Amino acid sequence: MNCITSDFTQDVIKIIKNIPSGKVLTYGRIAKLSGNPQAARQVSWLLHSSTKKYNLPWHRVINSQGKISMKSIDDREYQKHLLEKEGIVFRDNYKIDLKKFLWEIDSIEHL
DNA sequence: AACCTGACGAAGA
DNA sequence: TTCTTCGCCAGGT
Repeated sequence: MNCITSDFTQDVIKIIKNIPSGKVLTYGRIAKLSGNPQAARQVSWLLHSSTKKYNLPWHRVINSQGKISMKSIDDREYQKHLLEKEGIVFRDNYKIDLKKFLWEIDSIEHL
């Protein structure tokens, strides 16, 4: 029932595609759900490279601190805008309340 | 095959 | 609480 690395990619894609509007997920969380708890970096990398192909809601994926740590200011503004449009509230400095907006999911069995 | 890179995470200072 | 350091995995060069 474990997922090997070849399925890791597919699981990550699947999870991200299923994130409901108004909710977010962290990289580490996705990695864990995909059966690879320590591949958070891979998730970000993967998300970045697959967004165009699969039309993923990349903006619903943030880091574990509830922040958007993108390099470009424009991209951060854009992501913030997209999330606010879905009802997510930002506190100071692009930080959101994970306890309120984190998508609660323990397994991807039903996806 | 070897080395580099990345929209990260956890732990320590 | 913020910043730094180190560790992680897979794809790119």
